[in-house]
Amino acid sequence: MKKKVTIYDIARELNITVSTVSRALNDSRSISTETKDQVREMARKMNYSPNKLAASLKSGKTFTIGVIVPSARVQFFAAVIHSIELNLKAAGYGILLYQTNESLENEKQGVQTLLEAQVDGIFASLSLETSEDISHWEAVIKQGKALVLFDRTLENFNVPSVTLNDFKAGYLAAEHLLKKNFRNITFIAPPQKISIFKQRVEGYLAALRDYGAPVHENTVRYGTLSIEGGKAEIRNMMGVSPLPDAVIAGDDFTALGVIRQLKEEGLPADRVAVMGFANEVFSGFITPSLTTVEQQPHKMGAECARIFLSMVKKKNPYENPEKVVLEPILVERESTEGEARPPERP
Amino acid sequence: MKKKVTIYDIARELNITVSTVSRALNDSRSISTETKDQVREMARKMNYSPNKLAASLKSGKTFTIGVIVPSARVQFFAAVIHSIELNLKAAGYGILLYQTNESLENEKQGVQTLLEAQVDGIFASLSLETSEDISHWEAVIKQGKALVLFDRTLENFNVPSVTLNDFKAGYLAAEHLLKKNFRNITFIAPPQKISIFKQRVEGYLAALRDYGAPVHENTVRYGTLSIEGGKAEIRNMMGVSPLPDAVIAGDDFTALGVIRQLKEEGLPADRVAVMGFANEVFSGFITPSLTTVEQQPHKMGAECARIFLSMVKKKNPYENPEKVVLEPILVERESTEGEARPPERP
DNA sequence: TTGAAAGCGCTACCAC
DNA sequence: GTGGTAGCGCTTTCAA
Repeated sequence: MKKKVTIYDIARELNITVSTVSRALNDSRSISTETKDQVREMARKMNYSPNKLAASLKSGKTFTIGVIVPSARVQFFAAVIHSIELNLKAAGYGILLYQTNESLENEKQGVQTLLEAQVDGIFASLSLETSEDISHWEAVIKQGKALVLFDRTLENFNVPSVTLNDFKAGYLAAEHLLKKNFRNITFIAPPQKISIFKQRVEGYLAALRDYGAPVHENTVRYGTLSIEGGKAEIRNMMGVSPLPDAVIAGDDFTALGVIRQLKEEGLPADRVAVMGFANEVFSGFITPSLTTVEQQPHKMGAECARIFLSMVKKKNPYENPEKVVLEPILVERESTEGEARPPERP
Repeated sequence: MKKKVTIYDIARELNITVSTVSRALNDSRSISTETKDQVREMARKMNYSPNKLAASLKSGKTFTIGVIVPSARVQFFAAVIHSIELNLKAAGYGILLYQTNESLENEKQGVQTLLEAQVDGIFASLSLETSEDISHWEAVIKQGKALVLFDRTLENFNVPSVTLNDFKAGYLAAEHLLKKNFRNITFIAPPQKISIFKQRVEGYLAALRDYGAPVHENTVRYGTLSIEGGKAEIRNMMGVSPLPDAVIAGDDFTALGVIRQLKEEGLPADRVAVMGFANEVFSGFITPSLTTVEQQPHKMGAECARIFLSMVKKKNPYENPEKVVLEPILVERESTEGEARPPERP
């Protein structure tokens, strides 16, 4: 393990100064072509590798951005991360990853860690616990760092963001079922009041109203979003209330749980129409294949990158925060193909 | 956007020197408790946030490690990344992510970028293109950085690594089928000669030999690992050769493609037994559910972290490179439940 | 227990 | 077009 070679070594070897070497390496216009060539050649020969840390310390730019997500192994976030890395790499930026595991405490810790690492900006999707307490996010802005929120944001927090049109997503889902004459439609949402689900529920309720479908207190059920959570909801429903004609689950995993539990309860496959959100990889391959709403993670990552890149150019990046809203896309599959049952007459 | 507060500001405010502040903040034993308290209190009050860049430049340690993977949106890698981040965060390290998209060129670029960022170590899973040319990896070692390879490694490259027992994985898969009296078993592997598939194929062939099953030139077929690749292989087989009793696909996606194409060809679901590798999320939920081999991504990430942490303590980290080999786990499901057809008599 | 001062490797400003 | 040099914010000897 030999000592690292620096621009001083190159300068000494070539009998010029570090300023010249630095400028040559950065392709400054004020350096002659011959000097540049000499320096580059010597750098190659000496196996020089720049220390970006030193450059960053001096220049104040690290060319890394922090990405905060609840979990990198969730398909959707993995896809967004993939897209962010791809798009930002092209612009010379690196990605520092931080997972919150849905905890506000971790989220705060993440912001602090990334800030100390002097990242040029932070892209984040909020934890389920995040709501009132956003002091850590305000700190990011106060430090003059670029902040871009994606997918899970806060309603009254006026920062650049890329989200899905969640109201429309909920509306789209409900409307799809209503058009097929399903009337009793239950929505399974998580108890946490984060923006995206509030809006999906609202969109769903709006559709029910528009189509004159019944809304009662059990129309929206609050449960855990997971396979187990979906199963549990069906078990609960079997006990007390009459089964709905259709179920909209908060995500594809929950929808899968619903389908499986219905099967276990011995009900015919098309007794209850089921749909989810996210268009997970498995959703097209299960039986019945799952109708769902595509959330465009790839586009979301690309838009985050684009917004960030435009922010760094502005003098006042938060002046008119750009808020991109992506359109949800309905993906129709077998799980909602069944016939709606004729409405019950009293 | 106010000027950042540094230890100089704290020192001035408290009428002490930066050395004292630095030591107090780092909880040095040579500082009195009162001074520490004073400094910490003042730091809090002034909203001080340390600049890790400066500390790293001086100390030579960044407490970040680079993670290089083919793609972060592949389930398996996403799960490993998740695990690495979790385990390393606990030890105070951050994760710098780099995707190669299976390109050797990108992989080299990634190593260079991470090295320039002065990461303390690199965890990597090699691209499909990587084989002879490993100069970039040797550079990592020469720089005295910790290198840990996982999942996809090179046979004759003697560095710390965490892999699956791929020979056994292949053997396990074949044996599972052989025990059920399947005899004509085809293996679909990628054309690239990367270690993990070579060894899986060898394990598979060893099992065929051990059980006296036939091995001919079409026993191993080389194709693309993807849903489309799996479909294509089946189409090709339909044309020329008699269909095998069972197919072992290189991964779950390919296995899924095989299953779907068999269905499209109008064959009964249990005409050909199918299995894959990776235990993707969807594999348990498709019809028929897919028999596969679990690769333990979570454990793999944890082991990478553990090895790295032990390496940084050693004076000569590469002396006796630790090579962890994880055991593959057979996950039996419906896709291999069919009856083996009686052997054909000539 | 604290202070003074020398850098870590690079950039950028000011001279010439 | 090139040189000299002062830091960026922190750690870390060496002295006191």
